[in-house]
Amino acid sequence: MSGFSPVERTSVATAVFDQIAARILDGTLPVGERLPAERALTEEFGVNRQALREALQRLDQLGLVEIRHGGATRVRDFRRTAGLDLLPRLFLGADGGIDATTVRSVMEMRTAIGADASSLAAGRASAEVRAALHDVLADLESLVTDGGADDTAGLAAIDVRFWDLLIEGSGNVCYRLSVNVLRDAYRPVEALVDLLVMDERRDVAAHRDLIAAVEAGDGERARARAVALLDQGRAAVLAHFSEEERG
Amino acid sequence: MSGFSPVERTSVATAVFDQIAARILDGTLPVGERLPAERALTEEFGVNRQALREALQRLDQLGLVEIRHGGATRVRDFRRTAGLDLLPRLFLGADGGIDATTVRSVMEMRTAIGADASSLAAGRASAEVRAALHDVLADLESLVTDGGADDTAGLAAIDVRFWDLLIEGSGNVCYRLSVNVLRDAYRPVEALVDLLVMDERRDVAAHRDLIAAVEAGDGERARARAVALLDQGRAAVLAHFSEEERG
DNA sequence: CGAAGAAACTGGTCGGACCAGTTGACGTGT
DNA sequence: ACACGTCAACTGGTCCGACCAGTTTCTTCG
Repeated sequence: MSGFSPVERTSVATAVFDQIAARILDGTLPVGERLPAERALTEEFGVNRQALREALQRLDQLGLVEIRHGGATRVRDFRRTAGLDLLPRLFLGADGGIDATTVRSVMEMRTAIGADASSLAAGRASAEVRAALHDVLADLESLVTDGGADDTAGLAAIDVRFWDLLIEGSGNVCYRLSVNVLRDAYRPVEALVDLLVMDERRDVAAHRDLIAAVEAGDGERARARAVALLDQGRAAVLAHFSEEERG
Repeated sequence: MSGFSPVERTSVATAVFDQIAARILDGTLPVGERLPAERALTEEFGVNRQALREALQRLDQLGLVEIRHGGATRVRDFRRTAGLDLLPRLFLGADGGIDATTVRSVMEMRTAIGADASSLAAGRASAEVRAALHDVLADLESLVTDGGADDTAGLAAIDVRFWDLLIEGSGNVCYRLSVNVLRDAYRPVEALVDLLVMDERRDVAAHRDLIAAVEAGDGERARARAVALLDQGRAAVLAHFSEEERG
């Protein structure tokens, strides 16, 4: 049988958080607006004050509201105060669909970070990282040649290993953390994107060229080849979403 | 008189949060370690469970711990699970000093994002943004020529306006959010960095060239000029911190 | 020995009381 | 009429103790 999906067990605090966050992100709660007092919100949501406060704390940490002891809790301008961790919540627009602008932004940032990380890795990657890169390349080659070129899950796993190594090799902690967020953000569209970027992921030659540039310590060449590689997926994803917009 | 500084009024929850976060970030609490039960922690910290829970919720949201209903709360591998919002907390190393690696990472990311945003802005910036860029450039010129070339605060303010416009012109929400974090992160070293990047900020010609490239819609030239501009500050900051390391 | 079940954990929710800042209205004095 | 101090009525912050809801562990029985 099957066809069922896991029941979502969200805590009360999370439920409250989600509701308020959605209202702020879609503009229903305008910037500067003061939220009702906590005691009033507890009645409105029908939850205890503890749960309500946990939700507000998280909203504050994300940069969506500003809590002031004694004063009111106000909606902040998240475009100015929120951090990249907000990204996963921006994917779903007001209509519940995927926000094409956010997708485009993510693909652009992916390219920018991947390219710069590759360039940096060319100058910094340790022998261990370089050896591991060769292993990943070998795995990719064998997967593709052994008829696994349509194995989206296998390709995705190798892709993660490949870029994790380059990011680690770059020695840049910002990139490391940003990648975590980008990956988190694209999870809701994972199945679709895995299909769209398949051509990029199974392009063995492009991966080999990139590793060669890193190996040679040629940062600029590594950057160029990373851009070439990552632009494949970007173009594919962009084409899909801009087409969807027109249709 | 003066010489005083504002008293820090931290909430109990924040104090708990800070202590645990510091322990996780400096490795005192190893990855996978299970935290004591909430009721045990309340006694250890001498605070109420509500405050304790608010702190734990925030740690969870940052990706530092994983809370599971019924199970234990465990320390996560923040390098894998935390987002860019963690960055401001990475600046202060175990010894209380500034972490040079983090500073270097931020300067690198600043260049990467600034360059790509400039390139994108060249193709997308609206007439309003371009006009505003000219205004900022005019303000920079007048400030520098009127003897304000040593006005760090004035230069910093113009710098913020300049890059905010380019980021907005790029239409990339990821960059917008990332910049918020980067700015937040560099706040503890603000005074120092403002001095180090002064040469970059008062380089009127470089700013003018960049705007011209954006105006011409030449993405690649805009990118190159942004890199040239941003690399000035990066080099200065890097020189300072690597020198400090040796000394 | 293995599996069902009970007990002892864990975090999650509740309610109500009180502490601590902020705000603004209301007098009071000039 | 105006400026100022005061106070009451907000706001969020902290505490307590109880109970609900999952997980883990150990016991017990087949």
